[in-house]
Amino acid sequence: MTDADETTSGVLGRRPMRADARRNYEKLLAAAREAFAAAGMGASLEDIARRAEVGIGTLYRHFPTRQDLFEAVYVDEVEVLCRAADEVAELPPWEALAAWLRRFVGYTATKRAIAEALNHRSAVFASGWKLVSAAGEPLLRRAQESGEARPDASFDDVIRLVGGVTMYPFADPAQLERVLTMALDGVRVRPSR
Amino acid sequence: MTDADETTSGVLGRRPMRADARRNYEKLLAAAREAFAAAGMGASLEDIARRAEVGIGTLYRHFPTRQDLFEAVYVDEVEVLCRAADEVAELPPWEALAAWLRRFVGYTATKRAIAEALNHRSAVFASGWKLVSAAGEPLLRRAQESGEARPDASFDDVIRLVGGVTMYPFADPAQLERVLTMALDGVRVRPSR
DNA sequence: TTGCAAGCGGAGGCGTGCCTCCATATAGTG
DNA sequence: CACTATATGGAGGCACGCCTCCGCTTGCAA
Repeated sequence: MTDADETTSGVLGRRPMRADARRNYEKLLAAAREAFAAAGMGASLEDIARRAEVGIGTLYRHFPTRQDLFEAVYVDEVEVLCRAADEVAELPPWEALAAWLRRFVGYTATKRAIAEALNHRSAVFASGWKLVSAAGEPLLRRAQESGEARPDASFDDVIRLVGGVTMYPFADPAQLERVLTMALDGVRVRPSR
Repeated sequence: MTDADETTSGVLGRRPMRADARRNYEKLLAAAREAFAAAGMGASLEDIARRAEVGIGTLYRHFPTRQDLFEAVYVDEVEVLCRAADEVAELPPWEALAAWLRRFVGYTATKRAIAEALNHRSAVFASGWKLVSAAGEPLLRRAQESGEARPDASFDDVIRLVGGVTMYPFADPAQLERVLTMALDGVRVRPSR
């Protein structure tokens, strides 16, 4: 709300959080990650508080709205996803894209956020998407320039294809692998004929 | 549940529904179809009754449980889907499969049912899936035998790929088309190399 | 050790959805 | 037209999730 946001660590020299507060903050984040992954954006906040073993009041102290909590989980994932883009940078073009997309499927909140961003306008969702795009789009472009990814696919298309597929719960990991392979093949250019 | 099911029309000679009852039954079904498509299996029943312009009591008279209502919508879709399989039967193998899958993406309840069937065991879901499989699998097999669909894909794999992609809301129909094309290309065999 | 700002937790008020029950209304029959 | 089996609808009890508020606890600086 105000510009005096104290949720960041002491890095900025602002008054740092008390030790117990920071501990609870982390516990809430972890519980929220699980709950959102399992039940979507509508997960019960009281349930999250219970899982984190803190009172409901503490949850609200740290995250005044559901959106705040979800966004906190989301920005965490965005950061990891951006770092992952660097890590695959040295692979050959297609392998780099494929490896990154395979990571992407694990980040549930990110996928949900993309789905919900259409309805719930949110500055955080928008800037998160900008960051993910900035990280992933060059990988796609590189694969397109090397002639391996189909040139008519936008980054957004690819994310929807790969992300959508993996929204279903998969009981059998082998099946997930098969389906994911098909999806990636859909992104690849069809060699000659 | 019991064998004395009165929800069917008078075809079987059983005591037919009163005219007003049948009218309300249809209105509820239509409202439920919309609501489930928009909000998923968890749509509010009171909201469905409101949309159908009937009292909540009437909803419960016709559909004692949420599951009953959802299943009614679902079996409707399953029937249409099965008929659709016949309609495409004369097309060449690949075109038949593709055409049928393109229809499939419109049947929201069916897709949701597949997703939820893993959790909510239900005889109706199971038998519905059997029917859809019986209708769609031959199309896949035919496309595989003609060498156009990849031989290692199961029917279940294909449904998850195509169905999953289209679980996202798409604002732009052209994008849906692009992504769907990619998904279908993932199902096709990669020609030579 | 002490003082107190920072933090905690959960009771409680509110809203909403679920489902039951039954007084009332009406379609269809003779 | 009159009668009754069939159907209607919504009030009300219950459960649960949201969020606020405030008396109690605790980390930590001096």
